[in-house]
Amino acid sequence: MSTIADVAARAGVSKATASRALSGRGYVSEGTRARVTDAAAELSYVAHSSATSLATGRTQTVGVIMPPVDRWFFSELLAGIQESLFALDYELALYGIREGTETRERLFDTVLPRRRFDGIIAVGIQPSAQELQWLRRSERPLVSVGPYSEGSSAVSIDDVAAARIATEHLIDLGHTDIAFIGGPGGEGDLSFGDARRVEGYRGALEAAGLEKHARLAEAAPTMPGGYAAAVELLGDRRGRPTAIVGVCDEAAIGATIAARRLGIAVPTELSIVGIDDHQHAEMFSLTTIRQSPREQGCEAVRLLQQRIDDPDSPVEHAATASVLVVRSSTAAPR
Amino acid sequence: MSTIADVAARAGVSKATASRALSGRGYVSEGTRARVTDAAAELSYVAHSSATSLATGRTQTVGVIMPPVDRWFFSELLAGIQESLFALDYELALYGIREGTETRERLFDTVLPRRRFDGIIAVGIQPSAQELQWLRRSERPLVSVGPYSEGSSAVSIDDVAAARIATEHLIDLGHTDIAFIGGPGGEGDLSFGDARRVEGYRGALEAAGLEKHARLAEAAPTMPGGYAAAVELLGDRRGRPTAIVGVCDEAAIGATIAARRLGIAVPTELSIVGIDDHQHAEMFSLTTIRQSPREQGCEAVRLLQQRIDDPDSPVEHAATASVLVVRSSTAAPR
DNA sequence: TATTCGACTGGAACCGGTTCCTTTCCGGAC
DNA sequence: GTCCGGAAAGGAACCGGTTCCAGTCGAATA
Repeated sequence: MSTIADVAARAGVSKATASRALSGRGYVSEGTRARVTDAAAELSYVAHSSATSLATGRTQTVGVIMPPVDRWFFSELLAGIQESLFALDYELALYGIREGTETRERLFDTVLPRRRFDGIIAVGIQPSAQELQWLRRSERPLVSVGPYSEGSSAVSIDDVAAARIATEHLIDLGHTDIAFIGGPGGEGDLSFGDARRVEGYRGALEAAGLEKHARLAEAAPTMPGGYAAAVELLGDRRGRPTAIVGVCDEAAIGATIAARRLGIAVPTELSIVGIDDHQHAEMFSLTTIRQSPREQGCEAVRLLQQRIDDPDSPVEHAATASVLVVRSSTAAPR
Repeated sequence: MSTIADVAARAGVSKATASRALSGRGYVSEGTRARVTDAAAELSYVAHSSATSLATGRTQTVGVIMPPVDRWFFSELLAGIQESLFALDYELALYGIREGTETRERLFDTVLPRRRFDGIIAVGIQPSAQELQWLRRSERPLVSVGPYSEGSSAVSIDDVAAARIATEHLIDLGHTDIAFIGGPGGEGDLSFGDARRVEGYRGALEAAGLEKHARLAEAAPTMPGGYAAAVELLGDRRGRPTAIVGVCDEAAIGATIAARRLGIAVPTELSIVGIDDHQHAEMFSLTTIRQSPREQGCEAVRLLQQRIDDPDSPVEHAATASVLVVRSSTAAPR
């Protein structure tokens, strides 16, 4: 593989001039520039990234710390981040975060300080004080997706509002006995937004004077989780709610499947609302609150790039809007 | 942030000695080593990765080229790759591959030659001749997951065998009218294994003298895809098959849901087999062929590391075994 | 005509590590 | 007492870029 010295030699100029010609910075005559770019093309020269990083202090890489991508939200988010970074010609270094503090500690203690990236996007992580300090020590901007942390930009949906809108939709239809599937007890750290969704659900009930009817069925935010919780919830024929709010579409879909198995007609006997607008929501005709994790990923990249280019730019919190998408899993109670 | 020169100064030795002491290569007295490591700890020194890469020619990074992770197989595979790389202290640079040749071309032409990584794992990609040449020019070992390509290691499941075993299971139960959901027409390039699964299905039928009964319902390898194909397939009450092989569990689950909606009892009226052992398979009591993408990811990393450490080590093709997992979606026909 | 200024270019330092080569020192073999 | 060899450590080159600084040259200005 050829170096910039080879290019310079072939073009009959110095390394310095070749570098200027290729980067476009500084004075280079038109003729020289052409000779250099020609030489580079002939040698199919590509700059060595480590050398460039060492010289400039910029790596053109963004580190992304993320839970396992086996949930729709995270895989979509990653897709958005990936697309935006590729468009900006940044590389993406992916770091998994799992339970098990020793790996998490090694990540923050050893891996992240290597200055491999110009900025970090942290997804669904509430860093501890210690971890936050490590992140700061690396002196790289941080954008978090999900939980806010002071001094860094963040993007998230308004979880409270999303759950409130979902619940209000059911109240507007005339429901009074509305259960919520997927409260706490789910996944600990990762379900950062789930608690706020419960809050939104409770808020809507209170506003309608229905707070006494609040019913929480704990469940993991997954299809099997929602299924199991719904089986439990709907098993008792008499105490059955007339409507369900799922903490996310996966849980709501699980509940839909459970209802079908139990012979409960949706929406005539039971209304179900989800939150997400998952790719499978349409197949189940699920009424839901749309959020676009893909766009959130793009937004996170935008905020990060802004802070990379100008570290003094103000910290921003972008909260994306929630839209109700009505399909046919909800109706007035009988 | 401190450099190795700072560490050396604090320990009262030269840069060279400090480097040797920290890396463990070359002669360093026990006392000196201790002084250096102490100094490094006090300054919380971490080597600058670009500098190390430039000096050694190794980046401690592996590039992973992968389709969108919104399918279970890919997200599990990525998790396996991630885990293994983290354990080996390698970084993971993720590159998405999407339809649209211009991004794909930029990836192969510009991004990959920057020598950012010591090796590449390519998932579900059949590189063109041109692309293969670019990859070779980078002189980095390549391991592919899925399709084989000459001169590089590969891991995959034996797709033909998996589909054959699934089909034979149904034949053994006494089924003769067995349809296959999810043939071609799915996703083009990405469904590299799907064609071989169709092959395995046909092979099993032929071996049993049932080749005339072969029936292919084209479908995307997704839950909605399987659902739609099954609705079509099962709509005609008389011509209905007694058993279905799904190209993957997602498709099989879609078919299961379709059957339930149509009031067709599984397994008494219809048997369904999938391939994957998806995380949701248990919830649907789906009989399936287990493959572990996570393990395939680990295996890919193992093969790659071997070739990074010794470029002359032989090329290997690892095909993982397929195991039939019988749940209760299959039974003898009535 | 002397001076100034801006365009253009090259030499050399620098980024932060690793490693080759050399020197010093010391103990054991002759 | 000399020679040899291995351990220990430092100086300097090197990886492949970028950028500062100094110098040349031609045109414009005083």
